[in-house]
Amino acid sequence: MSHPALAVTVDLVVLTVREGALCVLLVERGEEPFLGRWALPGGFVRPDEDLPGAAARELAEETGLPRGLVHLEQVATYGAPDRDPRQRVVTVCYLALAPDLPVPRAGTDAADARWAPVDDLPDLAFDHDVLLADAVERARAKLEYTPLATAFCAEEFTVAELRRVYEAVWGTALDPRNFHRKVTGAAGFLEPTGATTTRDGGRPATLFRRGTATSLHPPLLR
Amino acid sequence: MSHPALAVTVDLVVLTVREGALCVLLVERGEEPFLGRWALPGGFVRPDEDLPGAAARELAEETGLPRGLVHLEQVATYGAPDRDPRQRVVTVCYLALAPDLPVPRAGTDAADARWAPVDDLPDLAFDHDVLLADAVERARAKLEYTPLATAFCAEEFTVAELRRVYEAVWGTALDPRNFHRKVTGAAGFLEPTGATTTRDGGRPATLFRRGTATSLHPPLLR
DNA sequence: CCAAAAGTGTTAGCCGTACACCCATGT
DNA sequence: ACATGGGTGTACGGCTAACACTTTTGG
Repeated sequence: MSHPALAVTVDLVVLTVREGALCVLLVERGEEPFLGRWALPGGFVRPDEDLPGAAARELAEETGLPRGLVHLEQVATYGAPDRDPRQRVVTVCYLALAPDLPVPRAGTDAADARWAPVDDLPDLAFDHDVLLADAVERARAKLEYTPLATAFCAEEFTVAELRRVYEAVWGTALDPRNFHRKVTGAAGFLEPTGATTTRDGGRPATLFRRGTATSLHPPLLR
Repeated sequence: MSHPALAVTVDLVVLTVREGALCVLLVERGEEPFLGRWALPGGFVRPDEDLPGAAARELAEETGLPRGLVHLEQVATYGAPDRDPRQRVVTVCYLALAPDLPVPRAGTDAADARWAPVDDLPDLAFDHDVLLADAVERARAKLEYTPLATAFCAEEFTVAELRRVYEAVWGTALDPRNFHRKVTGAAGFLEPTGATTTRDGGRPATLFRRGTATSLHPPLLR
């Protein structure tokens, strides 16, 4: 049985919320093609690893983060014959959601790395603008009916911090009072730690951990 | 730059509604491994075609259907190192929704082909049970908030025929009167042709074509 | 005391569900 | 006439958006 062999890569859309804005991790390419252009981090899938494993490895290499702390999910696969000028490359794109991280260091084959607000992006290499748009839309949709927003927060967080995540990702203002009622009322979304904090000013806010629910009933609507 | 080369295939989950049941197109394998077992149709991506093109080609080969009539969308990609015992294969899975079709002919490398109800499946080759489950869940979810159910219908259809699609895919009974109000009230979902039919018996039913909307407001809920 | 943010109560309107009812056809 | 399914009207209950109001801190 004969067949064509193709290069398979994993690219990452790593999102975080910084200073009220949804940001994506970009690396500056250190080699041709697109030398000097910003791109999504990624790399080839190795013969002995599966796809989620390759994504987790790339993520660890780029962010230095332990694997367990970041939500990672497959978004889509892109394989147009001309999307890489050198050779046929099929890319599986993964979405990662991370809490606010220090500015990343440059990886091995990247000249530089930075967080870029998704509303103010440079020109990206390859078809990475499409990968990014698809992944961001996935993230926006998932906040509605899953507890995924907690992946942007530290381990313990307040309802207001969670609300600012939603506002940053969706780009809309939410009523703090109704938001509070909704998220605390959704079974399994949030679990109070018992502690409080005044780091947001005003009356002390209860601290929460993410709960065990995997979907939200009822969903939050944009 | 060196990299490992992998085989990339496209597999298809072709769904239709037959006699009130959601059915999937299966082919009987004509070669090892899994000789004689039922599997999803699929094949290798050729060097000159993109992923949707490969999926459309496979679909045409298996069903003989013109490409325009069938909804086709990517679901997910599977690449565990041991999912094919012969070699490393990465498979991009596509979901196709088709109106009721004649029983398919066997393809070139398939011994046989048939429609199998998704609730009464044989053991499948490879990890195709997972691919199928993921694709069916995608289809079920998409009926809620997109007009995709029309892809299971002929070009002209009645509200009752559309309702039977929803009931078959979701496996639930729906109130015919509220369903009628909802779908006819959703802007852009349905477009009356002006004609009527009595093929369902009783009072003549208005015939509709699919409208131009790509999402449903408000969504239909399971 | 005042500002600020957390959290609760209340109300009006919307929407979904259930179901009574009428309509237009074939037999 | 009657059975069959198409299609409309309506009332009740739950949910949501809007916002007044109380609580608890820091300065």
